Amino acid sequence: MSGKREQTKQANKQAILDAARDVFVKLGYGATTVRDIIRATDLASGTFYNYFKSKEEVFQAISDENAIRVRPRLRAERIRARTVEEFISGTFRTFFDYAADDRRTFAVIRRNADTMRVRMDTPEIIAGFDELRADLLTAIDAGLFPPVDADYLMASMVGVAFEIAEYMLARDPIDPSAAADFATALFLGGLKALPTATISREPANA
Amino acid sequence: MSGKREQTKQANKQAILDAARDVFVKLGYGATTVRDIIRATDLASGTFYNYFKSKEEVFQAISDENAIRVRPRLRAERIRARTVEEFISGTFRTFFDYAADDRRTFAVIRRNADTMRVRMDTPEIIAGFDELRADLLTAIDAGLFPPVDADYLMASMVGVAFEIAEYMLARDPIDPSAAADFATALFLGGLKALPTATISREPANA
DNA sequence: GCAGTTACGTGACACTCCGTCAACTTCTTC
DNA sequence: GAAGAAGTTGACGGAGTGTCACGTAACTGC
Repeated sequence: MSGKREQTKQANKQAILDAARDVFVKLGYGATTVRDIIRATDLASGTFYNYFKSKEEVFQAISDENAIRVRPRLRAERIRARTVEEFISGTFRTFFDYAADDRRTFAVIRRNADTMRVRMDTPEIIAGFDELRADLLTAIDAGLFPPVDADYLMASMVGVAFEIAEYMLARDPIDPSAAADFATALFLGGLKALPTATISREPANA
Repeated sequence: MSGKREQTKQANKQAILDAARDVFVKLGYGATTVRDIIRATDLASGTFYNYFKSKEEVFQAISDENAIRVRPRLRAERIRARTVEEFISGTFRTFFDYAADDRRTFAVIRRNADTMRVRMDTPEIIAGFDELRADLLTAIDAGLFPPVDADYLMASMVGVAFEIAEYMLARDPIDPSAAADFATALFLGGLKALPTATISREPANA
């Protein structure tokens, strides 16, 4: 079931994604055009549109690839967790390790014009947020966490993770452990002080 | 010193900014073109370029307007603070109140294509981060805060503020106080647990 | 107030990018 | 190996970009 047709299709798609990654890093997301991307392959302009609708969709595909790579790891950490400490430190440690590891792609997500930082959350990434939220609710039900506002707690963890990652990557040497320790301590200490609330089970839509 | 020349110049610039705000909200940042913006005014296309280099620069101007409006308030809160609690709760309360108040413009900053969230940090906004960092260092020197990693603490506060704001604005009713209470409790509790560190005085560049 | 000067608004222009599509090439199927 | 399906190609109409020579209206000094 993998004839030559299927093979070139895979190859072309990958070629576009690879080229796009390079070009995004080189020119920044805003400045790159669909033409820039295909010019970096040996394909014709029309071919691009057999695979993606726009440069935005390529960007999404790249981001989502990453999200799909980390999400299961994060999930596994949280499911394995038997204590609050494990839940939180496992999550942050995994995230920061990944960011340090794959910081080239992480840079693709972030980098733009010199004076502006951009962060985009693609559907897969947002799904990751919902997953964290769901796991927090489960942990609350299990009595692992106090009954705090799960949306806000999820939002806080997400915000801290992405923002600290940024500064972590700017340091030399890059130290994911230190970053994870910081974030973990913040939330472990904070959790004890957080107001408890009635819990909503509806999905969070921001 | 305010002849007719100067007046129309002010008026034109404001007309472009106002139109841009509307169009960004209506079409999303990515989809709007410079032409869309000037079409929403009664100016000619060439005139746009007498005032701004590109739609990106207009966007920056809009974001910066906001930053310039909140920054002094945040600063005042932090300088007035005599306790950690005042420092932190004052900062968050002011920020969330502003976000709730001016959520139309806040939406301009955030909204993009349906499935993607975007956050851009313009120079003025980033300057606001540096200001927070500086105030944290001052507070540490004054013995108000324990000697924690100021970059990471700043990053955490920024991340939590923006991320919670997003979810706060999605709720009905919008309750900035509750959001501020949550964030404040998180950091007050967290601060006690945070690892203490030697402090770097170099500016943070992420 | 009037000529000279400067500032700025205007829209046409040359250029680039976009997304599409008819023609062509290559693989697959029978 | 012929017929059909699948996929690639680049040229094309449409739209956006930034610029510039021109015209007009506001300032300046007399």
